[in-house]
Amino acid sequence: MIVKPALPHSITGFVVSRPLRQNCANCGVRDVAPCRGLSDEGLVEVDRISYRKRVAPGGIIVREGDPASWCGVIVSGVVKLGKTSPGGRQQIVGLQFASEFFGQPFDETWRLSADAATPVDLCCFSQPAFEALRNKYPAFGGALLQDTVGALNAAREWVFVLGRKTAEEKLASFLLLVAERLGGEGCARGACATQAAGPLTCDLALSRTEISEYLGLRLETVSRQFKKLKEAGVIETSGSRTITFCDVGQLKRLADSELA
Amino acid sequence: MIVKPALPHSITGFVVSRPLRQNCANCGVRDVAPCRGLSDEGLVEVDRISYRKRVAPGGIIVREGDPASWCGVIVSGVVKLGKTSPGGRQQIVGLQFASEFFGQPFDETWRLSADAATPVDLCCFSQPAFEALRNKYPAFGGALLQDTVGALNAAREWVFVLGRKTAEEKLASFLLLVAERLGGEGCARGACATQAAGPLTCDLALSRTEISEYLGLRLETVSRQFKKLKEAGVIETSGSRTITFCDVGQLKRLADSELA
DNA sequence: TCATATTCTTGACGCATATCAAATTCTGCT
DNA sequence: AGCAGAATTTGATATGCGTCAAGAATATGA
Repeated sequence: MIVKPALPHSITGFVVSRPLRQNCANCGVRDVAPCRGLSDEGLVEVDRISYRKRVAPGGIIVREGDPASWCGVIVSGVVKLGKTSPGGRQQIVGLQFASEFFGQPFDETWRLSADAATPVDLCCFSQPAFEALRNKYPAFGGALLQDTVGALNAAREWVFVLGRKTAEEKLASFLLLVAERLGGEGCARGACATQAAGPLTCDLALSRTEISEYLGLRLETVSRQFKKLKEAGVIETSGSRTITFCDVGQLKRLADSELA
Repeated sequence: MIVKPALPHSITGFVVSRPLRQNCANCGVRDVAPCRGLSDEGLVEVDRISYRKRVAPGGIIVREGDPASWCGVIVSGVVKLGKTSPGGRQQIVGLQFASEFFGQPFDETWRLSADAATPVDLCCFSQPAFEALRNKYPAFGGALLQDTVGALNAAREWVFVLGRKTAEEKLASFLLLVAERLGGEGCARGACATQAAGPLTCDLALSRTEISEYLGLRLETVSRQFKKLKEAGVIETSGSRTITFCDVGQLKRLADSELA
């Protein structure tokens, strides 16, 4: 049985004799990341074998084709998973958020490029160390499987969005995703920011170009759809990256406009 | 350490005292399905707890929203995973082939509908039995994780196809998938039918409508693209479901027409 | 083998989104 | 604060795919 002590995310009353190190004890995603499957002993081991990576916004995390020697967990930030065709067409094939597993286990090379959309913090393992951890703590492997199945569901959801939705519905779907994943402070899995009534302001994390690459559209089209949503009073923007959701209900209806 | 005895797929010299039952010993996908992670003892257990499902072409396997009480492995056939919007728009969000895991572990209800495109054979487990199997044989869970990661990669690949490719490229991509997965008799994972030189004939498994639902197009558009490929001498058809690949190299170029 | 329903093909036309080209507004830096 | 470069918006036009409507081919069942 796995013990999950309900520690506060910020340990305020803690006597710090030397600068507080980034480790499992003060890790904000420990209870939702695959690490939730680890025992206390396992977490101690993670502290020993893991290392941190920090990538600035716009920075490259990995490039398609490079040898995949490590994997890890996203501690904070937004990661873009992309594919570029030889002719230069680009598609963001997935977005990843805090607490999600990042990597390509069972593979020698990266099949995708990954870039930081915001400042990104990663808790990293060498592939062998990671595999050893999986073998030693089956519940860790189980949690990883559960999260991978979740990612697969999300990817298939996105296949529907790209295959069947109009530009307006696509943008509405993206904005809902942003509201859900980035709307709350915690960025925790399944945050329910979109359930609340009042308006909600947050950072978009992606530029117009990046949004268009995620939605399979052109940036001009994205821009025009933003205009429509603003005119409809569903959202407001201040600058081009800060958005306020004025009417989440309407946004949900627009994401599936057939029901409206 | 897992023992993987290299038994022939068809056991010909076997003395059968009563009608040969469908079980692991004569299962064609045992060595590529997640079952490859099971010991001999585990396979005996699978024989005891698994049961077979057979679904005729066009038959419903599961419906979105139904309680997910079982999961399993596709022994043969082609399964369509679909999503339907309230307004009736349909999208096939994935195709599954022999040896692939089928199911929604960790979930109470099916998030997708699944239909048989061809006659489908499934080797099924109740969710609890399946979970017990995973817990008892960690290598089984590992193989399952590996396959799920593979499915995630395939889904992201398809996100690129839907997001950035033209109608012609989409159809070419689909036909290549068919050639790879259905071109050889064995339908085994990673079949290399498309490496061979000569022409290759096989069944499409999907109707024009289904192909259009997979590619995010309309059936008329699919039909027109078929015409183009036939006129270009890349494929031939006899009836509407039997295809001959005349020039796989050209097809590959068309699937990524930027390089041509 | 033929009759009938279904699926597929073909054609004409319209629209959503792409494309090309400025103009404008942000954003970071001095 | 003001400037320069980048990002975004806006406009005009083009086009690929969708839509609607027949008609041909194919599959199914008596």
